[in-house]
Amino acid sequence: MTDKPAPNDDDVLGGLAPEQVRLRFAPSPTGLLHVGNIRTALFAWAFARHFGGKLVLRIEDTDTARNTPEGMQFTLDSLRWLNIDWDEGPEVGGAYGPYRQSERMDIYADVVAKLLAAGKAYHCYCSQEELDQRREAARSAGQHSGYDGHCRALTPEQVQAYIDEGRRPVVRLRMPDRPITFDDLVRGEITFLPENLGDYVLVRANGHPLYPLVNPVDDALMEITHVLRGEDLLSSTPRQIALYEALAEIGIGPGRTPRFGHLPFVMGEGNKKLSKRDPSSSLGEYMERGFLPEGLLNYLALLGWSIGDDRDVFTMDEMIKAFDIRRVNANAARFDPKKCEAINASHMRLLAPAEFAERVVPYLAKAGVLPAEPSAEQRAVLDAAVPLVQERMNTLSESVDMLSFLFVDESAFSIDPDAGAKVLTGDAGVVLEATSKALEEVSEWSTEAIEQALRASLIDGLGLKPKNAFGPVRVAISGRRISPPLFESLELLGRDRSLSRIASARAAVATD
RNA sequence: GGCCCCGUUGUGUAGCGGCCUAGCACGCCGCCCUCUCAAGGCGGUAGCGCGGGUUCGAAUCCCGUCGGGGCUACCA
Repeated sequence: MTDKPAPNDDDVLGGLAPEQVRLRFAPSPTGLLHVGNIRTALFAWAFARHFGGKLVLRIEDTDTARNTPEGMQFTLDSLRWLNIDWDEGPEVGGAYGPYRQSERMDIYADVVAKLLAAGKAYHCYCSQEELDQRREAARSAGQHSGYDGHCRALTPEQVQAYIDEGRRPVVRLRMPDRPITFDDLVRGEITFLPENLGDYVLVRANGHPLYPLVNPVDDALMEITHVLRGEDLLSSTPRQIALYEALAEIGIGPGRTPRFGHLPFVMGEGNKKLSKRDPSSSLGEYMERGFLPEGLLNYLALLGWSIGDDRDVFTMDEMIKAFDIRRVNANAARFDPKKCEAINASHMRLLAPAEFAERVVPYLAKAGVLPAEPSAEQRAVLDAAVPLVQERMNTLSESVDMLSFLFVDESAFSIDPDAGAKVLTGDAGVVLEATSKALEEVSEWSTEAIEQALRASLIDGLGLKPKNAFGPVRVAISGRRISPPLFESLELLGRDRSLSRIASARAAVATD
């Protein structure tokens, strides 16, 4: 089953010892992570942990316009909440830092100078208009629309002329004139022909280094061995490989190109990639609704990967043990909120009762049902209630509706209007009256005695169907039509509060 | 337009030439259980995009086709 040895790990490791594996997760810190990014992080993490290697966290914040100061903190908070830990990166340090690209600008400048000096890169003076024009011409002629190499071999005189015109050059990488092939970890061998690979821009005219430069440079410098990322970067991979090779030739980094694995998209409704702006894609929603990190992660893992064995609920330890990047599907997967919740619900039921209680407290506290530090009595009630609700909840926040009636004091207790209107109708008065009478005579306030008394009185005595008999009582004491089991709830509530709620419900019925 | 990737029930997947009259899960439908709601149990619904090959035999290999997606920036 899950512990069958992963076949041919050598194929993935490419000659490395397992513990030499180094992956990185390199988010752009724009806020809370969204599910697509989270899955990428999860796979990289599981990959690194599987082999006992390292996971590096690198913040790609070179696009100042898109990053906010608090963005990075959100990103770190997201990962911490998910329990995806990193061995090197912000707040933990490491030998390859700094781990924020905005702090590495001098490194990029130095690398670019060396690439230029070695002839691996060159200055390009073409203006935007000229480029657009030539690209449009090539395109309408059915030609490839990449950069045409116009400035590849400028003479010193031509360069001087451009400078005299006041032009500011960008830096382009000189792409090799041969096919570039790589063996993608999830897709197999992929080849790009040189005519489709134009020299691309590494540094803007204003000196700002761009992603296609800084990403490979940092991966090389940080000695990343395996890169897992979204498939949107697939077509830029050959360009990056060319950069790696150039870097190797001028002695920057370990001289080895990492292996790439391009993960399929996570799709939303229809055939669109799940939008970052879609609320259902942001981690915030899952945190608020009370998903378990292990539940969310388990579901996300299913989007493209499977543990096999005809099962789909597993722990992160099991995932780490079984994870194999070559078993990741290459086709895009649609995010299914229903199944996500179902998987989460399975994990909820897997929790030890004490752990379940522990996790529920913050949600009850946030709703004002319990203080952040519940009293011993409140703890006792909660512990007793957990077994009653654990298998009835899909997310932790549902605990509020499920349990608040046990904790709120009588002045704050209220009956859901809809439940009252539907259940506490005319004949409910009779039921509640009989209930009061029966409960007053219960000598030992226990679930068994309560059930016995109510059945004798309402079912046998009044000849009611169970549903009609217990419905009004349920609404009276819990305020809702859906609640934990009735007799247990009555026991937990206590005689006084139970009788008092039944009495006020009866009064409410009478005044209708 | 060019280049690249992808294609098993509604959704996610298993399947790596015979074990497949295609398994599992979620969803949906029905039944059982039952104090509500769940959980649990049982059963049902629905799929290999299409067309050619290769082979004794194809969901599995090859080609084509159609469909979907990505990239094609001085964003990441």
